[in-house]
Amino acid sequence: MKETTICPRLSKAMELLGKRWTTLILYQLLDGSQRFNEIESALPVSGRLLSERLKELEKEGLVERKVFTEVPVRVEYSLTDKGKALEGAIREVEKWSQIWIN
Amino acid sequence: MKETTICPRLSKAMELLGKRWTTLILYQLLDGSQRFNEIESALPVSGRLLSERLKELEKEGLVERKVFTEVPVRVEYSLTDKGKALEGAIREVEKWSQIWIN
DNA sequence: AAATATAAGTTACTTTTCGTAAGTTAGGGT
DNA sequence: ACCCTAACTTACGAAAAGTAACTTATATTT
Repeated sequence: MKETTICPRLSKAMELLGKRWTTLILYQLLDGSQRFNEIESALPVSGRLLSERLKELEKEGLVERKVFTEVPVRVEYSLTDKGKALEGAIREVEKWSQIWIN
Repeated sequence: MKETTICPRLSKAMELLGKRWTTLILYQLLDGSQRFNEIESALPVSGRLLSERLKELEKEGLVERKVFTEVPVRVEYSLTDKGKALEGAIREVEKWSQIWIN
C-alpha cells in the first residue's frame, strides 16, 4: 500500500466532492429544495449520473430525499445540515471563478 | 445542445477543480514549491495522472513549472497568483472536512 | 376500457478516463 | 562500458461517464 502524508479527512472529502457533477449539484441545491427534473434541467448532467450522484450524496448524509406520492410522483431533494455546511466553500469557489475564469 | 441555467464560470471552474486529484495537488502546493516526486509521494496519485494534471494546471495558469538542469534533472512546481487565489476555497473545504468527516 | 401522459428513474451499450507497471531519456559517477 | 536517478511516457486492462431507449405507476383523455 502506498503511504501518503496528506490529511485523510480532506482526502476523503475530496473523494466525494471531487467526483464529476457533485459540487454543481450541491450548488444547485443551495437555492433550496428541488425536484429531480429541475436539477437535471439546470445542469448539463444526464439522468443516469444525476441519479447515481444523488444516491451517493444521500448515503453520505449531505442530501435528503423526500417522496410525495402524487401523480405522477414528485421527489424533492434538499441539503442537510452537513450539506449546507459546505456553502462557504462553494461560495469561495464561485467568487474565485468570477474573478479568474472567462 | 442541452440548455443549462447554471453559472458558466463556476461550471468551467468545476470542470478543472472537479477532476480527480486536482484539488489535492493544489492543496499540496499551498505548502510551497515542490518537486514532482514530492507531490507523488504525498498523494495516492500515480505518476501518469500527476503528470497529466500538472500539465492541465499549467495550461490553465494555476501552476508554474520550473526546470533546473542539474543531474538528474530537477523540476519544481508552484502556484501562480491564480492558483494561490484558490487558497480560501480549499481551506474552507479543509475546515468542513475536519468537522464533518471521520 | 383502452390509449395517453408524466416524473423519476433504470438498462444496455459505446466512449472516455483511470490505474498499474514497464519503458525511456539525459547526463554524471564508478 | 555500465549503472544510477528524476521526471516523465507508453501500453493496456479496468472502471467511470455519456447517450438514448425503456420501465413503472396512476390519472386523465378518448
